[in-house]
Amino acid sequence: MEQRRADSIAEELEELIFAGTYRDGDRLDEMRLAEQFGVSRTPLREAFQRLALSGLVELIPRRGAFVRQPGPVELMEMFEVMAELEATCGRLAAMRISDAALDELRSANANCKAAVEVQDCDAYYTENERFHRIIYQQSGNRFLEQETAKLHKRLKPFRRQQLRFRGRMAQSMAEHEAIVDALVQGDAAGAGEALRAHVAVQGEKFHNLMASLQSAAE
Amino acid sequence: MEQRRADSIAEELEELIFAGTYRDGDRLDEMRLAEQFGVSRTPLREAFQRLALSGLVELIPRRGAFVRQPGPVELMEMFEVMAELEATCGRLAAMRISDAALDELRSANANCKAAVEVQDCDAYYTENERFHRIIYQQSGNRFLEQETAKLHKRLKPFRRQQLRFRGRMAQSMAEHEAIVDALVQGDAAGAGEALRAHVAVQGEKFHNLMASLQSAAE
DNA sequence: GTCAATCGTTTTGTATACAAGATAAGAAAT
DNA sequence: ATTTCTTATCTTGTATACAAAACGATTGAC
Repeated sequence: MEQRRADSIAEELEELIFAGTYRDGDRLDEMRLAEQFGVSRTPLREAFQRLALSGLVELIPRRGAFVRQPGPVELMEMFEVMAELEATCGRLAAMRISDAALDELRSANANCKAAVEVQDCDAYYTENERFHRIIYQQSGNRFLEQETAKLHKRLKPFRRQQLRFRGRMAQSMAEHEAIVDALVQGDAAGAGEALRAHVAVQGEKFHNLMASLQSAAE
Repeated sequence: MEQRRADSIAEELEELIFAGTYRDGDRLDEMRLAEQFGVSRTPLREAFQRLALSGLVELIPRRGAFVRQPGPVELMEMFEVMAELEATCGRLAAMRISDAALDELRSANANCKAAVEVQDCDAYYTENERFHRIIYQQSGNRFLEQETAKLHKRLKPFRRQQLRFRGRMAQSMAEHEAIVDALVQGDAAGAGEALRAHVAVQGEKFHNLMASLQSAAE
């Protein structure tokens, strides 16, 4: 983007927000954070703008920057859109994917399988990420690739929790196989549907999690 | 967003970029524009950040802000994504749309029809905008609505040219009728397909335009 | 004559200072 | 006692000043 300072600050703040350090509605104090990062207010304000761009904070005129954590409803909505974008990537990729990329997918999938066997969530997550990114790229639509990757990144912290559900990794794995099969056969509709379902189930799982948290709170 | 100054400047610059005042790659001179708008560099820089967020300018560190006009390829890509998003809105809206919203759609469509008869592109455009926005809203997914509206806005200047093609308004009109029919019947797949085609044809028309411009240049 | 290096100018990035609006607290009036 | 108005403080928005980096031009060397 622009300068080094504001950029790294934006990233650090992003991490903090993702990590849940700030709650929804928390105000980000310019002066306090400026002191904390050892910079003036100027680069901090630029960082705020970036975060506002990705929807992580809301900038209210004359009031300040407020952390904007998506609620359950918004998260479900985001997963719904994510499912569509991924489905589109899959449909296009089925027609355009290269043999080299197919090999890459198989490799990522093999690594996933290994991670499932030793129940290594982190390793699974990394390879899963690679798997999906390849499909975005192979859609042959750079704009779609970027938009999908953007939303993927934003949903990252919520997707990560999914894998800790019992049996989710194995299920996810099976879905990956189905996706690759459809892509190999150039089955556009099938690949799209497989990806849509693969992502949509995450939204549903999340919904379940929310529901269980809510009932536990009662 | 944040303050009034930077916001209005961002909008004005956006208009200027949309209007084609700046070519792709043009550098936006901070000091010159600051003087022109009668403000200091600070709010201008904030405006640049906003424009970078929507992809209209690229901020290169230590170099400045450069106008980023999408080329033919990127435009086609954007229309392709737009078609998918609209199709998704339509599919969801088919299940969730209210009777009041259906009436609104019919009203917008009637106004469109009137505009076609007097060949009033601007009036058609305004009502067309309303038509689509209603569908976004009726998807019942606020996040989807916002993202779709964002891309819609970004494609606005390019879509507008479409209507001047001979017969495009009438064709567009017929497509609108088909969309409303599908929504009335609650035909999710039909509504999705109708919208996808309705938007995709714009991308193709644009492609034709580009091709004709290119061959004219030879 | 051409290429490279250095110096100067221009422009971006950051800090600080100032102004204006917002919030909150206290005082006065009902 | 409660409510409202006023005032004081705090925070944001904007301007200016300063530092550092990039670009260009000129000069020197090969």
